[in-house]
Amino acid sequence: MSNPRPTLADVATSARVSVSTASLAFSGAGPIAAETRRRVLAAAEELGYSGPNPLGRQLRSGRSGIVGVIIGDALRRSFRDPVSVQTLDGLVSTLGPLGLGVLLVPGSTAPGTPAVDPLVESAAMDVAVIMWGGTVGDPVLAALRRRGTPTVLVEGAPVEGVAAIGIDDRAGIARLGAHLLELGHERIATVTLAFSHDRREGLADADRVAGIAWEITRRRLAGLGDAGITPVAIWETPASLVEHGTAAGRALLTSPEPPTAIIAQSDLLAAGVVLAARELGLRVPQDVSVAGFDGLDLPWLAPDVLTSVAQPLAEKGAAIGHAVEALLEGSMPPPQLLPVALRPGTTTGPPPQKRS
Amino acid sequence: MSNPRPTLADVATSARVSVSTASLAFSGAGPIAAETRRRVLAAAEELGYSGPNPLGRQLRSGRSGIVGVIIGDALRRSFRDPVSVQTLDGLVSTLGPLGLGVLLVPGSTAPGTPAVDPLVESAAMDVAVIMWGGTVGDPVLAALRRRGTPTVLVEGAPVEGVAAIGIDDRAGIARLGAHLLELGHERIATVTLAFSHDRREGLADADRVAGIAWEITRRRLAGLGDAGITPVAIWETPASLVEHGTAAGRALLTSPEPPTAIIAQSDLLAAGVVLAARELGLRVPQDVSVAGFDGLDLPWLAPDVLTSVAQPLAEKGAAIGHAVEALLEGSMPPPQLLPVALRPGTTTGPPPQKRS
DNA sequence: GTGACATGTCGAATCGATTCGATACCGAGA
DNA sequence: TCTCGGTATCGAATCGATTCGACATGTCAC
Repeated sequence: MSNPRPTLADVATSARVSVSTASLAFSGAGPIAAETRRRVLAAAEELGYSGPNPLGRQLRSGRSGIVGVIIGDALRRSFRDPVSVQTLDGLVSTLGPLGLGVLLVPGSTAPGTPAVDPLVESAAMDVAVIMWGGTVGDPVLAALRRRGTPTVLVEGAPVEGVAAIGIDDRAGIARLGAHLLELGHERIATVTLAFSHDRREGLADADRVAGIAWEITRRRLAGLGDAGITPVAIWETPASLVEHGTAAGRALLTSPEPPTAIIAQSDLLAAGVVLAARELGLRVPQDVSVAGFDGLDLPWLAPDVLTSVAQPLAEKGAAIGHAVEALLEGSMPPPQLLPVALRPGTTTGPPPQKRS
Repeated sequence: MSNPRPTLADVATSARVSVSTASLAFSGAGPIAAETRRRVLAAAEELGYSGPNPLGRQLRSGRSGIVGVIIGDALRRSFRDPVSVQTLDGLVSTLGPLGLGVLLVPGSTAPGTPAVDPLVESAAMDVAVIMWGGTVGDPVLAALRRRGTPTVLVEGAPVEGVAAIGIDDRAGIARLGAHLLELGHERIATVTLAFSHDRREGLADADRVAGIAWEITRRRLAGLGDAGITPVAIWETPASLVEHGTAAGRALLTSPEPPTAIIAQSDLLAAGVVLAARELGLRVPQDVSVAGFDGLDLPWLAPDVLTSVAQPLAEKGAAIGHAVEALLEGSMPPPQLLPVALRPGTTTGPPPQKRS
């Protein structure tokens, strides 16, 4: 019954043609008589042959048709962030029509370890995409370079020989900062993304800030400086999740001299801050202004609508896809910095009047 | 400079051994002198050879080491649901140590179309996992069977020759229903997952209910019947997302004779209903009880804590992983139905007193 | 009738590894 | 000295397809 799966050779024999002719019948590359083709396909049908084995084809062409996407550590963590998901969705949508598949590759095996997931070393992939910019001296990037896998680095520090796609978050944060300054805020705190793989949580001092390993965190912090803001407090979070924003909000808003405005480096964190404010009985924005980054649609935060900086997520995914395409064709795509836009919501307003 | 990537043959030549010996040096299968091995590795190092090309290895072994995960239509949609993400996380965690990678495969190209994504037909995968149970006569399943790809069907109707993993949601919903009946509710409405690929939204009549194509939706609805509940209204949603729950809640709670309790087939839908209730000025659970399904942790719904039926997501992912493992070893894993547990929260209580 | 050319088919090489059976070598035991 | 057993190495076949060059056939123009 279920013999070993038939091969092209079996089909060729059964159709009384050579393997090469049978191959032609399927690929359509090269001249072939309609009648012959029909016979081959009929034989295939009869034998239950369902098209050329991708493995054989891949070996010959040297291409696997697979794009490896390196997602930080736990999938669970990164995919709780709609930003990852929507970007990945844009990427998959672009890659699909090209016949390329997306292979999920965990980055490091254990968080904080320099050990790299074995898939990074051994999986068959034509191109790799590092989704979260990586840190300085990223071991994953090193492994990929050693293997000679063309790589797209998303939101990362520029590296020679690696394609770069990112958004202009630094300018976006600066614009957001300017907005708050215009409103009259003077005491502005910020809630950041993770500094490094150690993923600490809490207030960060100058030393700690100097040692930021994650490029994206560093850049967004720099944006504040560009706006001329020196945060009264910098709160570091382990990841871009609502609960970490809430923790940050609780701490910052109950401090002796609370800020009048809080800029979070992501919308989920900002949402968490808003929830903390509600919990503390503070009105947003009358008592405290909160702003985020990403421009997500968060219906469950109603009636509040976050002031945020919108980034084009689907376009980012598509841009990554095009960079992949270029790398596959052997050319190095130019670095790309997608524009962002300030999107005022209901969570920012003038600071409360000073009691005097 | 960057010559074509060196092959095992190049390394062998450079180390003055045969290809077979060189292969032994890398794979470790078979006897090899320590000194020879060292020489081969040194030669590899020198030539910049970074381990055997996976493509060649795969062809020989007939295995790609790839598990294709078929995610409904838009990635964007399925991954906004933490249920998908956490299950996938459990799966990846189980598969990783086995050296298996997860390839994301979109199901159908266009929603509602019988057309199947080309990757389903042509990608190299050793096993396929259909994450969302599929519908009756699923074209994806048909394509996989034609290819002879061993398949795991998650939350689906049993199919001969296909491994099945699921949770006991029918009993879970029944248990939830019993809980509400005990509290004294008589007018219970339900908000369901999608009926079929057409993804309609709104009240469903009997005809519509009879034509449910999605097994998971049908089963959860059947659970209500098991508890002896005939819903006063059945609201069909396009997907398990908060906004669809809100829409359902608005409609059901503003109807002439509103239900005193609403059972949603997922936590996100239930959360949406709670938000709708808040919006309408109704107190939960004093004015209306709301229950969900999944047992998610939804911090942003605070201060409410959903009454729900908890399903073991990570375990489900792991169970899928083990089923995959069994299929790879050539055996058919037994169907598995994971247990669920009622988890009372603050959103269910006795119905409001009838005004009379 | 013959050379030029297009069309259709085939044989063989190739992609890069793994693996089986054969061979060469060495020391130990009879 | 001869054989036996084990270790280390090698040659060649194999996995399943693609592709290039060769070859046979048929058509057309001169």
